[in-house]
Amino acid sequence: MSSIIAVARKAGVSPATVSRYFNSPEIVREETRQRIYKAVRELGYTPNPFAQGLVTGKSGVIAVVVPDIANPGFDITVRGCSDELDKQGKTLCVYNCDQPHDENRIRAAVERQQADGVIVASQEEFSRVNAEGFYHAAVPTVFIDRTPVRESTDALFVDNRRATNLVCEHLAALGHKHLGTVTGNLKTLTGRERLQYFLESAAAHGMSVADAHIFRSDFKFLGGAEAARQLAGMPNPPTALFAANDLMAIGLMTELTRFGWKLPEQLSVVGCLDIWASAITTPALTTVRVSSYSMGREAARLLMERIREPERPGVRHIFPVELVVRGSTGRPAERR
Amino acid sequence: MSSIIAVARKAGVSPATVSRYFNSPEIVREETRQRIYKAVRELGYTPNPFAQGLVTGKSGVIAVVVPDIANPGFDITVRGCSDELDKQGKTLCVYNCDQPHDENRIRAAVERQQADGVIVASQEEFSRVNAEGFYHAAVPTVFIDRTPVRESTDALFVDNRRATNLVCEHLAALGHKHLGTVTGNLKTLTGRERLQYFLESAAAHGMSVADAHIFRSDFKFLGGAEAARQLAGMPNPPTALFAANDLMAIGLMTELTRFGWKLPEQLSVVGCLDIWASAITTPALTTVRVSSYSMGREAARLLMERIREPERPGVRHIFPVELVVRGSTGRPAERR
DNA sequence: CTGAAAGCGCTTACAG
DNA sequence: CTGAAAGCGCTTACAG
Repeated sequence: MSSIIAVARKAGVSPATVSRYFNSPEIVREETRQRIYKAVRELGYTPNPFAQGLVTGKSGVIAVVVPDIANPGFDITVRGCSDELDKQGKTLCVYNCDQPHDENRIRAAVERQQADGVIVASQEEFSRVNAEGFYHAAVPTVFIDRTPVRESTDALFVDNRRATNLVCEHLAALGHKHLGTVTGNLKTLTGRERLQYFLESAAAHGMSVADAHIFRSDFKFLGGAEAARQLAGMPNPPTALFAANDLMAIGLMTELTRFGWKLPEQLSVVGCLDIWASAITTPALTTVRVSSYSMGREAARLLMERIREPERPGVRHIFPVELVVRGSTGRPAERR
Repeated sequence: MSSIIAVARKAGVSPATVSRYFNSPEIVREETRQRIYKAVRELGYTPNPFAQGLVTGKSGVIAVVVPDIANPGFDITVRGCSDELDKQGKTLCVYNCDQPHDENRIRAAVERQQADGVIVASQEEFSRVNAEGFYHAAVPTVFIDRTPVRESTDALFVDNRRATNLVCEHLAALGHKHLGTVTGNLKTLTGRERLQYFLESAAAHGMSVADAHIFRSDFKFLGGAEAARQLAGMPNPPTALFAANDLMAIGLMTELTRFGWKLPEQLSVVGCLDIWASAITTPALTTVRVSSYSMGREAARLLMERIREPERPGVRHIFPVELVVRGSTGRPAERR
């Protein structure tokens, strides 16, 4: 590992000039540039990031906090962040935040590592209390489908209102009257919005949702399966059900099928996200497509922008969604 | 951000002692420790990682290189790495390496970021040429199911020999005689081993694999679907097929079903990995379970060990596999 | 058990 | 357009 001094010596210039060669090449004379270029090549010199960080305060790394990188949906979002960050020459660090005390650990880690910014798509309590109270104060932050407190925080949202509207419109058109829902983790904005807006949309379309048919869950496969078990024991189940994400919808369908239910004859199921597996279930899952990848990319882009321009006003983007009709929804069976 | 000097002043000691307080507390007197502790608390002091890195040369970050973090299987492995690294207070940076020139970009990035070590599960050409030629020389490296060149490199392997044996044993027991296979990317060790060992195992169990029934693919869903299309046009298809991973097996089954094939009556399908989606296909996929999560964890553990003890001999672990029989395999139909 | 001093490898005003 | 100098915030022999 040769230092900037070695390069300077070899090129016959001062270390300051070599530094300028890297950071603002345009201000060094062409001929000098050539000499430095050669010296750099011959020595295989790379600037030491620690030394750079020490004086500039920039690390070139961006932290991404998600509940679980292995959760279908987040994997795609993280890939989106990664691709954009790569393009900009930044490094991505991933933090999984799905255990009770993760938030403090992660907060400390991000602080310790001196990330230049952070993209937060984790549980709500974390996002609010810590992410804004701490992160935003310390480093630029972008939220993905989480509620920002401050005006100045950038945030990306899924159009959950439209999502539930599309779902209810579709179900109403099929002739459903009585719906149910499997909720996500209600500590997240995503979970809360999809429940609330679903209830509103259902009502707006003249359909009812009995309290007993609201299954509080957690966005996970097993949560969907659990809801199925409860549903299976009910005397008067709804004819259609909206799950706040595909994983739960699939868990639900799988378990119901195990109980011998015929889908969609006995129950229409709609999910949300459109993960790859939703296309291959039997029946294939009707769902609302969310641009997970684009949101990850955009989050990274916005973050880099804010780092460059810390004082610009907070931006809010609402990402469009689209209904994908497949085999898991159909007309309700005649009530006996 | 207060510095170590501020803490030293407040505690009435020298900066050196504060440094010792953090790095080898046992050598500072109890009473001094108390004073420093208080000063640290009151100032909310955290050591500056850049300064630390500059003198120690350690960054506390570990790079993980995978083809695609959003690829089912790798997501779990990365989560395993992440959990272990978290436990050890290290930070994980993810690099996706599935584009032609990614390797150089990543190599440069890892170098630039001064990772303390790297876990490599990427394409073979990268692993060999770069990962060992470069990484291992520069930083401690652990391979996951990739061929190491040097004796001293640590590497984790899937027991692909046993995997294919379990598959062939199962198919032979069902009465199959003519098999086919959808291969993974043959530039990877995983791809090559699963093909070669499968051919050997099939022969050992008295089954044949016609050349025309070896579909060269790429570990992706669409690759499996493409193989299905070819298969569908064949006058004399095999009665059972082994796909080098579940994603291809699922792509294959999905497409075949679209062509109206009855599975497993017309074709038995076996995959490899046991991703979550394999349990919910119709029919559910018979597959070989691989401990993706454990391998990630173990890779991280080994890496940290090697960082502590750079000279210890290279270790090789072969991870066990297990056959999971589900509905996608059955007895072959009678040939007409 | 503790301190003074040197040094890690850069960047950045300040001069010229 | 370039250089000399100070400084970023730590750690680590070396003394004591």
